[in-house]
Parts: sequence; structure tokens; C-alpha cells
Amino acid sequence: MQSGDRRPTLADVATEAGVSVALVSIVMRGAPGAGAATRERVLEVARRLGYQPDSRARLLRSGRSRLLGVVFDVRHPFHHDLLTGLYDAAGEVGYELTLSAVTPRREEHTAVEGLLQDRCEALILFGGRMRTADLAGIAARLPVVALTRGVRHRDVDVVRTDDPLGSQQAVDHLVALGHHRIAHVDGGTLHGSAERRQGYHDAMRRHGLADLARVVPGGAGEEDGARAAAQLLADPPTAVTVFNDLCATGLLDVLRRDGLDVPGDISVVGYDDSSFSRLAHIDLTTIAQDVDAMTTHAITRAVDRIEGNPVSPREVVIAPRLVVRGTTGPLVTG
Amino acid sequence: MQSGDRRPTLADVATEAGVSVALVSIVMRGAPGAGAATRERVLEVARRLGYQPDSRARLLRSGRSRLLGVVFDVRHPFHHDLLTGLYDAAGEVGYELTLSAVTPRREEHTAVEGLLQDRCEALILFGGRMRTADLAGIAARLPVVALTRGVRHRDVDVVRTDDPLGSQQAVDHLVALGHHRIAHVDGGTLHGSAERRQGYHDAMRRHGLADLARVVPGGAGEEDGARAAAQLLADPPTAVTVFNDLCATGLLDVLRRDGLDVPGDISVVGYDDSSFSRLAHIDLTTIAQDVDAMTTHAITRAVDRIEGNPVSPREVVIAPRLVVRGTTGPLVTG
DNA sequence: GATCGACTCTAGAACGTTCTAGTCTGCGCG
DNA sequence: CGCGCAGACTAGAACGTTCTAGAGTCGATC
Repeated sequence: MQSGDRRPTLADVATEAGVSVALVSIVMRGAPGAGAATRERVLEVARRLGYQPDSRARLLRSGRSRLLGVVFDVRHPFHHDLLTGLYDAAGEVGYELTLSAVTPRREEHTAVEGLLQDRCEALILFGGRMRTADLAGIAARLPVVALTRGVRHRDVDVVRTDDPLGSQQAVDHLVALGHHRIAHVDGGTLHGSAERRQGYHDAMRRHGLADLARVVPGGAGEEDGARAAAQLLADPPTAVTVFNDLCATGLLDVLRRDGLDVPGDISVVGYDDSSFSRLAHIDLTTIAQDVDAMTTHAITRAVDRIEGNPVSPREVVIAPRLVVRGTTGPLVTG
Repeated sequence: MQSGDRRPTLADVATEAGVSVALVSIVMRGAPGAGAATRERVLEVARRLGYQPDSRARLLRSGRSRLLGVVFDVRHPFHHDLLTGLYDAAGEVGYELTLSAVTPRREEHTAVEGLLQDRCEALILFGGRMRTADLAGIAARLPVVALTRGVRHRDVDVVRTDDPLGSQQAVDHLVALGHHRIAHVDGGTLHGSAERRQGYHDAMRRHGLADLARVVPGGAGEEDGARAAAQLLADPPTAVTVFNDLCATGLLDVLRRDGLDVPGDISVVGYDDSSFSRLAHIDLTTIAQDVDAMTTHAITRAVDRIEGNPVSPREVVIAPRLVVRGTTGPLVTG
């Protein structure tokens, strides 16, 4: 409809208000150097014409974009929590966020490419499978912060949860409830699986239960959990810690179908505190990542890099938190 | 680290390759007007310098941005499915997407504002609570397409699911299974609730079951479903259609806790096909919205508006689809 | 051998801002 | 009365592209 008529620019406002373009710019930015009366009048005209600053032109000229590029995966529920936190944190330090999504048919590489063209000053990547070499290539151009995944490269900053600690919290919780025969369903070769498995082993050893440790192969999906459950049923432990929540629900389902009571016969702890895990139906005890801490660290780290401030450790590791819900309970003997 | 050294520009590539800026521009765009040998050489230099086009400058000059602004809500699982579809559809017609998220602490208004400054050529809004007057104000400036919500204003395009039809599909399914005493848990004053309720009533009437129609107040959350279930338990019907999936899971939970078997004693149909509804634990029969159709329609509509093509109906209504899972079964008599 | 057309290439303006370096006015001060 | 200074304002360059108009070269056509 009105796609024909050009949007008003600084020049339009300037002629209408009878002042120079530069002065309008000053007023719009709230910069000093304009009289109170003129300021008022210019603002009025701008409002009347429906003037909207053109961020592209603005950023082009001023060199800086104060823009942070964020790559997230639409499929990953946890990424949405992270987004929420990031917006908050970015707002506080006066930076904007520009998002680029990874979808089943849109690769991480495409997502990153788009952001680079937008002249972001730093990139924040949620998880992802991008190879370290590729990441390093990007990090050679602008600061890169990887969230929720580890990257072994000196140019890439990392903010992640202390996964071994998370597993230990799970085991500690179960031991405190009286459990000894605690199994672990792992995530195979997925990011974080090794760390979570290691934490489980460490905790079992610390409690003197190394002999009772038992690791069953799992994965990221429900079906992986279901398969693991089938394997456990031959000789059920009294408690299980699972690689992630989705896997845990698959496991729960099979256990219950087989007549086991949760948590009466067996306790289950997930990992991630995915949104569905708090559904009354699932009500899963799990390990929650500290979204606030992760996002603020990611932002401050990115900004520090941009502004050339010295940053001490390349990797920030954040403690997770146990969330107790209905799938864990005291050991019932007899 | 290297945030100091400027990114290479067209001019850098030009001097390095010993040609004019304009020619480099031609080569980078793949436009005709450059010799094969030069083209090769320029590309090589560009690659070597790590040249990245600056989309801001590019768009500034060329007037058009070929950019569609998308506002989505991080909290809404269905929005992620929509995003996936939108990226696909936008890619096919050669437009880019720029995302702006609504979070618990970032309002729709802020999200829209950001997109306007980025000079999108059209806006696509997922749901949202923005007032019609505000929407109209934006639509006066650039095309606006509302997805999954109705808007009564001649300047705002609408793409939505045929909600009455969805409810009817649910009822038809239940009737085909032999059910007569079918109740409906509604969504109160929420978007779409009235339509879904109406569809339920129409379907009941069409099957000659108007006398058995029974509507119980519900809502969007689990707790609303739980409350509705408590109310239904006084005199349980043999089947229920529910406003949305989350509400349905809350209802399911209470029904099962009360000892009812689903679907043996009572069948339940949700609405939305939210991702969690296909979890084995929930396995909810539901009404799915046709993501592909919705997103392609939204994109083509936006593009048609941008390019000034005539568009016939302002509102595109898309048929939903019944997804049968484990919470519905044949009526068991006796 | 001039004219044309096709092709390759270039100069320079434009896009909408911000920034630098001013100009102009009025006023206080010596 | 002249000088300096502060405050309000402006002209014009700059940012990195794309676009328009045209210049140069070459070979073919009249």
C-alpha cells in the first residue's frame, strides 16, 4: 500500500523544522548542542512525520554497531531460556542483540555468515557442532563466546556449566536419600556426556561406592532412555542419574510401564531442567543450569573483548543447581 | 584481540587487485560486466583478505533491504516450529529474516521497534497481545502479517488456522469412536478460545448431540486443566476436547491420579501439537496446525504486499489436522 | 576506414546518518 | 570599544556500498 512513499529521513525533518540536518541528528541522539526550544520543536516535527532513525546508516557512519550476534537452535528448549537472559544482560551494558537461528534445514554456518555480514562486534554461540578449526577462523576476526560447550582453542572464550559437579550433585542427593546402587545413563559421544559420566564416577568413588558404579549407554532422545531402561530392568538399581531430561523421560516411561513405582522402587534424576520436566506429569528431579550467571558472564566477556579489556581465564565454569521434584525419594528397604 | 584492525572493504580489495571499487562490487555481487580472468583474480584477493560484504552499507545504498522482520515469543514452543518454516519459505523467495524475540522482560513493543529501525520491508508477528490500534499504526508504514491470531483491521493481513474446524475434527474423531458425552474445556478469554468453543458446539449440534454439550472453564496452563478436571470428576464424560495441549496435560494428570484410565474410561484431545505432546509419557491426541502452509502463506503474503501485487482475501485460513495418539480410544460400554 | 555494438572497466554521485570544523550571535570583561 | 568566549547552529566530509553514465578497446559490418 504505502510501500511507495519513502520513509522520512533526517533531511525531511530538518526542512520541515527549518533547521539543518546536523542539528536534527543532535536532537535525535539527545546529544548536547541544541537549544531547548529548538529541541522541542524538532522532536515535535519528528513525531508528526513518524520519523524512525535508520540504524543501518547510523551504524555505518559511526563505525561501531554495538551489536552482538547470537546463534541459537530453535529445537533446543534450553536455548530459549538463554535468550531471555541474554537480552536482559545485553540491555544492561547498552548492547543490542541480533539473532540468527539454526533450524533442521538451516545450518550453523549459514547462521554465522548472516551475522558476520551484519557487522556484529562479537558472536555468542549456543552449543552447536561447529568444528574447532572453523570457530578459530571466525575468532581470528572478532571475539567469539561459546555457551554451553567447551572449545579447546585459545581465541575462543567459553562459558559453560560445571558438568562434573552437576552429576556429583545428583549422586550426592541420591546418597543422602539412602541410595547406594545408583546407575548412570550416559549420552554417548555427545557434548558434555564425558564430563557428566566422569562426575558420576568421581562422586561414587567419594562415597565409597565405586564398586556399585554402573554406566549404561544412553543418548539425547527419549528412545535412548527407553533402551537404557530395558537394559536396567534385568537388575534394577534403586536410583539412576541420566544424561538429560528427554532421555530421562523415556527411561521413566519404560520403568513405569514395567510396573516399577517412581520414586518408590526407583529414583530418577535428569539433567538440564528442560521446560517440560516441570510438567506435573513428568515432575522430574533434575540438574538446572544457572541461566542468569551464564548469560551475564557471556555478555560481559564479549564486551570485555570488544573493548579490549584484559580477561583472565578463557573459560568460565558455572555451578549448576539441583532441583528436587517428584522422581526422587528416600530408599525404601524391604 | 584484533578488534583494532579494520575489516577489509571493497576499496581494500580494489587496490590490492589493481581494479576499481565498482568492478569489485560487480564481481562480489556476481553481476554481469566483468571479464572472466579479472573476476577470478578479484575473488582470489577477496578470499585472501577475508573480505566480508557489509550488509548495512549495501542495504543503505540499494534502498531495498529484502529483510523481513519476525517477532516471536521465546516462551511459546509452537513459535519455534513456525520459525523453522519461515526460514525455509523466506529463502525460497530470496528474502532474509531478522528476528526479534519477546521475553518475559522484553515487550512486543520493544521487539517491533528494533525491527523498524533495521528497515525491514515487512513485519511478521507471531501471536502477541498488541492492540489492534497499535498494529494499525505500524501497518500504515509497512506491511504487517499476523500469524496465529486474528486482527480486525483492513491494513493488517492475517494467516491463521481454522480453529472452529479444528474443534470439529476433534469431536468428529471422538464421535467416530462411539463417544456421545463429550465435554469441552475452553481457554477463557484467550485468543482462539471463542472459535474453538464455537467449533465444538457446531460439531455437537451437527451430530445431534447438542443436548449433551458441556463446556467447562479452563485456560492456557496446566493448573487450568487440573481445575477443569476436578470439576469434571463430579460427573465424568467419556471424552473431552481441550483448549490446548498444556491445559490437556494438567487435566490428564488429575484424571489419572483419580484412578481413571485414559483412554479406557475417558478420551482426551488437545490442541496445538506442542512438542511435548508427542513425548511417550504424554502421547496426546491433538489438533496440529499446518506449519508449512502457514509459513509459506505468511511469506508470500508479505512479499506480495512489498512488491505491490494485488492480494485477494486479507485473511488466509488454514485447515488443521488431527493427530491421533494414545489418549483417545473407542468408547468402552458397561 | 569510419561506424557500430559488445564487452570490460572506471569515475563519481548517492543512500541516511554522524562527526569535525567551523560560523554567527550575544554578552561579559578589561 | 575591542576582545574573548560560550552557546546555538551549519556545511560538508565521511562511512562502505550500489548505481548511473560514460570511457576505452576490440572486432565485425557497411
